[in-house]
Amino acid sequence: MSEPKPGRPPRAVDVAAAAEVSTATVSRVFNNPEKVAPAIRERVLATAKAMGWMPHAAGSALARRRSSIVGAVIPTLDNEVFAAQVGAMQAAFAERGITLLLSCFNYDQDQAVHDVQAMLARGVEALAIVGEAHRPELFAAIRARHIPYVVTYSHRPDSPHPCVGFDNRQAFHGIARHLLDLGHETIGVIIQPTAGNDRVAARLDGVRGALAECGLAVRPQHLCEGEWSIDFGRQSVRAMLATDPAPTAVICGNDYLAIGALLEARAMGLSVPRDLSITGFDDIAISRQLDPPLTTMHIDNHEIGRRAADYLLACLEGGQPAALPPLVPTLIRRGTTAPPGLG
Amino acid sequence: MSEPKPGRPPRAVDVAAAAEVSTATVSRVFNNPEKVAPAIRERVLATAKAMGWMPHAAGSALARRRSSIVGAVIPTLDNEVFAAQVGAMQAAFAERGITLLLSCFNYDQDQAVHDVQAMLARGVEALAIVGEAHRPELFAAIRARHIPYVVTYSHRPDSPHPCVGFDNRQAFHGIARHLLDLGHETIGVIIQPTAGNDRVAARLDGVRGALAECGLAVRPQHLCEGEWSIDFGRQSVRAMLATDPAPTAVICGNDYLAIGALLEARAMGLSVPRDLSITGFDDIAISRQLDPPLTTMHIDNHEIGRRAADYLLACLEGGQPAALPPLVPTLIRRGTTAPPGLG
DNA sequence: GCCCTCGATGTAAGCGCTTACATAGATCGT
DNA sequence: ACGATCTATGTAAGCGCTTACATCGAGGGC
Repeated sequence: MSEPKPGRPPRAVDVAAAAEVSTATVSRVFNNPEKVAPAIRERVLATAKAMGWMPHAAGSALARRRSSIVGAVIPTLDNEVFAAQVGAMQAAFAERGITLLLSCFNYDQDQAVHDVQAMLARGVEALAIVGEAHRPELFAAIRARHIPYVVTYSHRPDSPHPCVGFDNRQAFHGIARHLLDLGHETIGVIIQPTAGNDRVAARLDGVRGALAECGLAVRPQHLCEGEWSIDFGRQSVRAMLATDPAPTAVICGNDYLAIGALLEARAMGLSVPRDLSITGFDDIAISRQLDPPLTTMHIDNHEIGRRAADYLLACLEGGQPAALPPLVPTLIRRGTTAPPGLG
Repeated sequence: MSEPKPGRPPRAVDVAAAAEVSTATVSRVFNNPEKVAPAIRERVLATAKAMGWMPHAAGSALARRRSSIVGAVIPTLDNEVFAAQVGAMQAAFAERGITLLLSCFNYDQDQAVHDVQAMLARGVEALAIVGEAHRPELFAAIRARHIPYVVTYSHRPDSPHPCVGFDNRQAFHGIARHLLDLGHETIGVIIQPTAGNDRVAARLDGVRGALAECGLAVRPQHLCEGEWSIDFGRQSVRAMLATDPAPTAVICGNDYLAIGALLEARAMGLSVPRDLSITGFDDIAISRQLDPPLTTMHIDNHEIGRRAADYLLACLEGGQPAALPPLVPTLIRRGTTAPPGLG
C-alpha cells in the first residue's frame, strides 16, 4: 500500500505493492528464487523490470550482514604487473557477483594502513594486499575484523600470512646462478628501493646468496638502488660501466630497469650480450620484442590474481581453502645473456 | 546500556555507552565535529579508537542516502592508458573520502551494460565510462538514476554526453596531415576494430578525411583492422609491405601497434624512417625509448582521470561544474617519420 | 528575578532490505 | 474425515547509522 514517490528510485515495497505480494516475496525472488512459485516469481520479476528496480546494496548489506565487496590494495596501477593482477581478480570476483574495491598506496606504508582501514569501514569481506612489508597495525586491523586476506607477490616459506606468489629470494638466486653458470664473476645489480619492500629485499638477498656460494659478492659501486623506471636503468648502467672493473653482467629488479639498461648499453655502443649480459624480471609484454629480446623471469600475473581471488572466495564460502603452493617463475633465456668476454 | 557482543565489531551504540554519550553525539563527532564540545569530542574519539570503531559504511550509506562510492567502467586494465586514468581517478577521489569501484568490460557492450547496472545497484553516486559507443540502455539506466556521469576518451563536438577527452577524429586528421606534409601519398593504416568503438571509428575517419582533402584514399589492402597488440602490428606491416605499391608510411591506432610495425619493419631489413614512416598514438612510456624513438601523439592519461574525477566531484557537491574543454593531444615528432623516398 | 535565546546533547524515527517465525492452505496416510 | 506434514507466503523485527526534533541549562536583557 505504499505510495511510490515519484522522482526517487523505487523500493522493494513499491515493487511488492505493484506485484501484489509482500516485500518478503520480492526479496526471495531475488535471493532464493526456488522458494517462490514460478507464476509469482515471473510476475515479480516483470514488475521489478518494468519499474527499474534492483535491490539496494546498502540496505541489503546491512540486513544480510554481508557486503559482497572485497578490496585490493596495490602499490600502483602504473606497473602492468599489478594492473594485470587486479584485472584478473576483478574478473574472477565479478563472476560471483562480488565487487572489487581498489586502492593504490604508492609504496607508502602509512597510506597502505589508511587504505586498509577505509576498506574495512566499507565492510569488505576479504582483502588482497601486495607484499607483506607493512606496518603491524595493518595486519592487526585485518585480524581484528576476522576477515580472510591474502598477501600477493611474496612467498617466503615461513611467512605468517597466506601468500599467493613466488619465492623472490629463490627466483633471484636462480637468475644469479644462471649468470654464474655462464661464467660471470663481476655482476652488477640495479634494483628498486629495498626499504619497506620485502619482495625487493628478498631479491637482493637471493643474488647475494648465490654469489656468496661462489665466494663472490656485489661491489658497492655495482649496486644501484632507485625507483623502477627505464631512466633509472639507463643512468645506473652508465654509472656502473664507468667503474673499474666494470661488471660483465647486470641483474635488474624488473623489466623496466632492464630495458633501460639495455637501451643505454646499446646507446653507449656496447653489444649486448657480447659486452654485457642483462637480466630482467616479470617478463612484461614488451620484453620479448626488444632487440635482442630480454632474458628475464616470467611471472604469470593473471594467474596470481586469479589464485588470490579463488583463495578468498573459498574462504568466504566457508570451505577449507586449498593450500597455496608457491608459483614457480620460469627463467626465459632470450638474447641478453651470454658468457662474458666473448668480445 | 547496550552489551557489546564480543567477537563482533563494535557499533556506534557500544562506543556511545563506553563514552557515556548518546549515539547521536558519536555520529556528530565523526560527521560534524564542530557541533560537539571539544572535551566530549576528544573523549569519544579516544573511546572509538580504543575500541577500534569506525562508522559502518552500509549503515551510514543507508541513513544518509549517500554511498560515497563512484564507479569507473573501462575496457581493460591491460592497456596502460586506462590503468593510468583509473589510477588518477582513484587518487583524486580518495582525497575526498570517496571510494572507487572498478569494472572492466573487455570491449564487450553487453558486459558494459551489465557492469553499469551492477554499479547502480551498489548505489554509486557518479560514473565514469570510457567511450560513448554503448548500448542506449546503458545511458538510459544512468539517466534514470539521475546521477552525474562522464564519458572519457571521446570528445565529439556534438556529443550528448559530458566528455573528458580529445577529438579523436581531429587528432588522427593531424597525424595524417603530418605525413602528407612530409610528402607521403601511399599511406597504410593499422587500427583496432572499429565496430562498437566510436573512438577508433573517429580515428579512421580522421585519416580518411585528411587524405581526401588531397584527393587521396587508403587502399583496402593498406587497411588492417584487428586487436591492438604488438603482434598484430607486426603481421599487418608485413602483409602491407608485400603489396604493390607498398605504403611509404603507416599510421597506427595506438603505440602498441606502432611498436609492432616498427620492430617488424626493422626485422625485415627496412630502415625506419628512411624506407617507411610509422606513427603511433598515446605516447606510452616505452615509445620514446625505442630506436628510433616513436613519433606519436601524446595523451595525458592522468590528466584525463583527474579531470573526470574533478568534474564528477563538482557535480556531487552541487556546484555547476565548469565546462569541459577538449584536451588537445600533441604530436611528438620523434624518429619514425621522415619524407618518403629518401632511400 | 524572569523570560527568552541559543548552543549542546539526547530521543527516536526512519533509511531499504532480509529472514526467523507465524500462518494458511494443500496433501496425504490411516 | 482428521490431524500431521509441507509448502508458499506474509508479518514484523531488526541490521548500524544519521538527523529532525525535543529537551535542558546557561546566559543575557529588561
